[in-house]
Amino acid sequence: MAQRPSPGARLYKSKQSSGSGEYSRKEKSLGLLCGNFVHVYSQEENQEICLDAAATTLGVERRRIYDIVNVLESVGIVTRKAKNCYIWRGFSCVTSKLDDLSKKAFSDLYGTPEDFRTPVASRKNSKKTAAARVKVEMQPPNLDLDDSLSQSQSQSQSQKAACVRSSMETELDVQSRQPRRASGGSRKEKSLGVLSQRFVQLFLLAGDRAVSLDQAAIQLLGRSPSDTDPLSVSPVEGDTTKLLKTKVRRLYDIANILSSLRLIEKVHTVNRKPAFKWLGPDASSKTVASLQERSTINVTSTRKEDVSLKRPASEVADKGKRGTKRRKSFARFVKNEEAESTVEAKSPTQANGSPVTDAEFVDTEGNEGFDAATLERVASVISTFPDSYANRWQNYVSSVDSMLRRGQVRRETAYECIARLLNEKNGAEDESRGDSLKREVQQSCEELGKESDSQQMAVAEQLSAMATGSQVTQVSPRSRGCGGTREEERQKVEQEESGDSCADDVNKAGEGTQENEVVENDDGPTECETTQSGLDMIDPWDQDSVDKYMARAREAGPKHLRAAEQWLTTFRQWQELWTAPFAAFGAASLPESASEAPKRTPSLGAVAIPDKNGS
DNA sequence: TTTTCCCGCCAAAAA
DNA sequence: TTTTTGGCGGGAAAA
Repeated sequence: MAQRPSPGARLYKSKQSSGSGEYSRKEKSLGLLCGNFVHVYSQEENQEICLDAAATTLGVERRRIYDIVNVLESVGIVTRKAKNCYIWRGFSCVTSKLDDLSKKAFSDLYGTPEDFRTPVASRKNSKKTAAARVKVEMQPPNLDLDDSLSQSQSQSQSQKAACVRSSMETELDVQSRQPRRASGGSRKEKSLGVLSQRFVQLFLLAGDRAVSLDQAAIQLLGRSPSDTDPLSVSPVEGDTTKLLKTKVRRLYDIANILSSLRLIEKVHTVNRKPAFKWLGPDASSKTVASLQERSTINVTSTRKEDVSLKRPASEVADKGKRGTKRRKSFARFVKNEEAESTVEAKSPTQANGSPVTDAEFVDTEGNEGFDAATLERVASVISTFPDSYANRWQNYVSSVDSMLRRGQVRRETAYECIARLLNEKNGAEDESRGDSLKREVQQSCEELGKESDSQQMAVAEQLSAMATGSQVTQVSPRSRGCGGTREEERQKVEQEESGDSCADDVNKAGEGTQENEVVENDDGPTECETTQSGLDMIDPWDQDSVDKYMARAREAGPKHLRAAEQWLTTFRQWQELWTAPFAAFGAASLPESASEAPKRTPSLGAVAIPDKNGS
């Protein structure tokens, strides 16, 4: 535990603050310091930065220089040369650095299929993906306090969560890779630099959407000490809260630095949660230019005007140029990436009554539709989802279906995309089946003409069934998850037993290209069996289930209620983040992790939450 | 009050 | 060992 610095000491340190002698927190912010740092060192490319000198020049403690330099390094602006010495690389390096980060963003944050292949034995000492970590913590508080129950739950959960974290192969990490203490949780892993990179990656995936610090903190939650024993206990309010709080503090630090570099920008959110939006290197380099232009800078006593977290009015004009480089959304990003290869396909065609091409296609609001390349690209991203996210393909197909019904994609394109997916999943010998199914579905769609809701659903179900390669004729409403069909009754689906999650386990087998050998080691099939434990019956994706759970928690007493509420809040935040790639479709599809998320709750009532009256 | 985040203790890592 | 690096969280300024 760090000793409390005496207030006196703090005031003393304020000696560098502006002449008035008053202490002003603002004047000492990391953002300002970063601005000054940039000003001082950006003048000359490749110049050496001596940390001691920097601290002296800027009039701050050495400790603060580390903060700055670590974040700058995470985006490639400086590189470490030696002890106490960094090299200024400049903003020209940021773009390529970001490209690197961008390419690996998804797998860095969520893990790759390979991560989940690790034999159970060796998982013991491995680290879990951020997603997995969060998932572990996403378990609702154990309301029943029953040891045997939580034990068994822990068991199954620990298997579920037994996935390996993908390490970030960035220079930062490579450079810092070293023997780890047996206790696990290398110090470097938690470094501000690594955290900063991941933070940036969140933005790269989020596209235009703002990322709230809370969300990010959840996503980036580092290993907690108890993590070694994955599921030792259900997540506990205290621990999680504390971890989050610390993480948020660090994110504030990083965000302030990135803000001053104008890589990100603070935005106002509805719920007053702090959030940031990605601006990208364009805006950033402009800022640097302006910083370089400044003829004078008060380096020993930072001034508010230098670089402020709050955006100066004069800079607002920058906004104009964002359109081109920035990613409007994940799907748009994907689309841009594919741009070169699709140019050909976008040759103009006639626009009479006959079907238009993807290029010509516009949705009802006059926006260009999704083209085949986009759908495929998103599919390829989804194929990087961990196997445990069992319903991902259903959700994908549901999303495509939803887009189709909303007129955001050409019918032919949608069918082809799904048929291809099906063929891939089922292998060559099943191609005929795939094609015939496709024809069948297509035909029925044509017949449907202007779709009635129930008919749409039938189509959606068929599509989903196709995509999962199952014979399922009925799909859980939840797994359909399309924005357009949300309103439909969440009919009770007891008759499905654990149908869809098992079906998905089957579907794992075919997906991807060379994953076949992996399927066995996954805990998939057993997932369906694990639902007898009370907590497993809670389905956080299902409002009804949550309501019931909360009701039980309320009955159980204030302490339980508080824990439950906290868990729910955290889960929601995580959920929002996790669904981002799907949101790119404009659909409300949820990448439901059927095998991890506890299943639906027909017998939630059986959960052994202690009754107030003791039974 | 809550949010933001500076400050510096002190432990890990490196030399 | 000494020095460098930097995680961490208390608590005060700012909102």
